[in-house]
Amino acid sequence: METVVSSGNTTEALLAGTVACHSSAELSAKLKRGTPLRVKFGVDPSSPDLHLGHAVPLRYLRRWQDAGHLAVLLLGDATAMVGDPTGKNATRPQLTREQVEAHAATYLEQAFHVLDPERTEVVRNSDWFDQMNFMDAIKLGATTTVARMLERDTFETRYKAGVPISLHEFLYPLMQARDSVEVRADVEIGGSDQTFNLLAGRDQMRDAGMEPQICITLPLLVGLDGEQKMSKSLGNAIGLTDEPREMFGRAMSLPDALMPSWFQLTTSLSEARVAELLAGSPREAKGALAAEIVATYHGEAAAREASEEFDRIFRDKGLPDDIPSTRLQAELVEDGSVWIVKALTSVGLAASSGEARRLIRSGGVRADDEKVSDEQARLSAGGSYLLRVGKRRFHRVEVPA
RNA sequence: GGGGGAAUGCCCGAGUGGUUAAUGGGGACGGGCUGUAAACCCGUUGGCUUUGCCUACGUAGGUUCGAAUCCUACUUCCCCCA
Repeated sequence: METVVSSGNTTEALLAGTVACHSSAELSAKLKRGTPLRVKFGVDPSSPDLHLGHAVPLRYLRRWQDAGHLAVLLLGDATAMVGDPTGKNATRPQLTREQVEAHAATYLEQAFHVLDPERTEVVRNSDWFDQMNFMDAIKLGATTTVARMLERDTFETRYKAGVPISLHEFLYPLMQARDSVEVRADVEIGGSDQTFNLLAGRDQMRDAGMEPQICITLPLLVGLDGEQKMSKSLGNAIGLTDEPREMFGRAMSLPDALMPSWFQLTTSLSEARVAELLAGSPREAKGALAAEIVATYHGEAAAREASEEFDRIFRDKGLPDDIPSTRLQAELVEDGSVWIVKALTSVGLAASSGEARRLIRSGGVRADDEKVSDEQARLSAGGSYLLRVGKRRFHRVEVPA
């Protein structure tokens, strides 16, 4: 059997920066055997894109790969249809099989920006859950108790607040635990909020007569709001497929206080380099952070470009490279001109004409760099105008003659 | 199976017959300051052909000059008892 020979293959190296490990003694014992371990990480394809928060465990998984181990990337296409109740205060909407399939495909592509495909085994949990019948599900349910489930903070809070908890949500941790049995995991990693689910895996493996998996939890990446765990639904996330400029810009809006943890969790910069950056100008440090992030997913060149454009727009008050341009519909032209409110709504700079009026009233609209103060302003036919809403939304419109 | 409660704008949550597009908070957006950070200040936050009109307080009806507020049915959720 293949043996592992790597400088990073020590308990200390593999646990650096983690939150907890159950248990490190067992981990040391497993590592001593010298054979590659199966390290499981599961993602539910419940939304179309992965974000930087997902990338934290992926990066950590890469560390294991580099130390000579095998990543078992589990696509929870069956569990995605239940929805992980962790941290949720409401039942998730159930997804269709088609939605889940579509998401799964994009997930893999995104995950391999970080993972080494040579040392990754991809599995889907529908492979075994589709085979299970109702009686199997009942057996699974018999492995735990309601009291135990209600111990979980997320359920307890909801229950006490009178927020409904659907029965199937109790099944989620059991399914995730079952996955560990199916993939014969040696180690499972996850965010620190996953502790309950990970430990459930140990129980199920023990019940199945297997050596229980080691559970390692990682720090959660706090989102751009500076308060909550990064999550797409909270709007505080940076997607791995976001455009370089978008990614850079969003990263720059990160609260200063989060910089140390972001450097640690999202970049590979050395501790010394990070310390040096943090000691300097916060603006420069954040620029370096943003550039590192963009470079990881889009390459050095894109990072440089995004950084330059950012400076041009926000420091030098210039214009972005790509300004969307629209030729307005001829129907909007009346008496040789177009009402600016119509122009704003038709290109999406305002959601409604009421909003467009409000934006004008509050001084947030510019046409060719001139502040528009009259709600009744009109754009002449045959002209081309650069409309700007707020500081960062631009759109060029051409008014047909 | 029986009994009791609840449903309000993006979210939470006041409002129990009459200046009500509906107190307050959060979020979001715009402006100021700035480093597109934080903090702070100001403004906005249903739609439209905007001095006005229309649509809104779970759904459908009803009472009334007038309803988010009262009545009936329905839907959904919560709690208690069994």
